[in-house]
Amino acid sequence: MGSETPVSKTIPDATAAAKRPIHQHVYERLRNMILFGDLAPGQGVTIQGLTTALDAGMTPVREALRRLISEGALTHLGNRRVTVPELSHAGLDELGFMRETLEPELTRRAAERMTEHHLNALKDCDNTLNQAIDRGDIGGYLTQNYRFHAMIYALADAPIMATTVDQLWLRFGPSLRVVCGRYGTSNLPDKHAELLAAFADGNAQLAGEVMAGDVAQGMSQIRAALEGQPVPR
Amino acid sequence: MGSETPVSKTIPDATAAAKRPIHQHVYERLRNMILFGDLAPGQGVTIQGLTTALDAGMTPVREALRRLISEGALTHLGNRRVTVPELSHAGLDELGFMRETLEPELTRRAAERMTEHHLNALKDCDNTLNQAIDRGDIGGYLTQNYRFHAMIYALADAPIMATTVDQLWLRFGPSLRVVCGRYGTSNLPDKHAELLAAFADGNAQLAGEVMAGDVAQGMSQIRAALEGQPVPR
DNA sequence: CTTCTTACAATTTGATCATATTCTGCGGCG
DNA sequence: CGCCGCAGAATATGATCAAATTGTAAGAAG
Repeated sequence: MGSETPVSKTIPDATAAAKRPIHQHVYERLRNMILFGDLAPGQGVTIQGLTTALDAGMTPVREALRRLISEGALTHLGNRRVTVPELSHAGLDELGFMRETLEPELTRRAAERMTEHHLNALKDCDNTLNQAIDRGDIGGYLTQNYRFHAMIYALADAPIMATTVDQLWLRFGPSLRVVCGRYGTSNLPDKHAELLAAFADGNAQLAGEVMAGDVAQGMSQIRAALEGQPVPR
Repeated sequence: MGSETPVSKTIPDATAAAKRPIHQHVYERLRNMILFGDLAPGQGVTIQGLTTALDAGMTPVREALRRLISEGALTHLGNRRVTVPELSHAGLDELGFMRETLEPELTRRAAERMTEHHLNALKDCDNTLNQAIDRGDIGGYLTQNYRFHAMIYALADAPIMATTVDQLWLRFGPSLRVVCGRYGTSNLPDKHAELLAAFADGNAQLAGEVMAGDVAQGMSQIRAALEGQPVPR
């Protein structure tokens, strides 16, 4: 009786969600920081800095960093410096070509698997996104915009392509923040409405073409912002 | 002034190549084992097994594994087991689409940067490859075939695309070995000769189309082998 | 006399290892 | 048939060693 002591062998964590290993938690946290512009291009990161900042051990941080580096989200430039890479003009061209071929294909596949339920979730996401734009909330815009695309690609049931595209987003994510910082959220057109219409019609081919347009539009926005301000060395 | 004494200060590398960190050495070693079929699809790997097999510490092995997993060369299936993934039919379709769009683009870019010197190196590689085929040397075939493509993609000066395609090769590499194991090296046609001719002509567009054909041919070989023997569970 | 260059030292950072802790899977016992 | 305990493997920690960057001081040149 007296054993009010929970002991129970595994009280995992009052805060729940502590079921994931630490290295993955660190990875996801860093990933979001890069993807949503909390880390600026050119900014350096150190292992020991992160161990203290995130209050984690050294090994999980090392593994997360190694993973991010292999995904291109960070670069191991030269000797001892790991930084968020600055996107070059050539790199932007590569990303443009890859996105404009891969993402339409994912969109077509998603269109063929689209259900009413998923479509409603997408509409909700787009509404939240537009509210963020109206509010001038850059962080909210970046988050919801990514979520909108991620939801579509998750539907495509094409894990290899989806993973690859995700890694592409990691490469231009930081620059997206720069774009918003320069132009604000007021001039950020997208083709999400057309896309939702195509999904509602079940027109996979059209959805793919619209997505191609959306991607092209986004990349040229980045290109314009990067040329206007040719990366402060 | 005349001090030809280099002051030593930085003896770059007496022993050569002994300068790389262990985790990268382990990574490259494992990568080759996967890419060239020393590890079969479905085969499981354990951390402790590798620490003894490669005589390395635990930390470097962990990092190499994590990196390979993030590149799709290994899968973290379920709880605590890491295996070489078996290629599904759907996965093969994805890989086919991606390779048939990405590799021709890389080939076109490479064609525009091709020099006499590089072309000769490619011809040498193809000769070595054909000798391996005649000899029935599966390992030699796999190695040289990869090297042939890798040389082209290195020329393309498109690091993001090249990295992505490299990761694709990691995913179907193990299956290539299976194909060869079933059919031998005698029936392994490729379009390398046509490709070299297009390079020699400086015809980038044609080179891209030939590469698309080469890729399609290779993927359908894998598909045939996989269907004939639907992956022994 | 001031300033630039160079060399040395100290601190910071990264890599590796040995070890402790926890979680999963399995086999025996009630 | 189900529960408990044991073994094995993976995760995570901290310490230790090596290397590099940075700061400082001294010397030479203008």
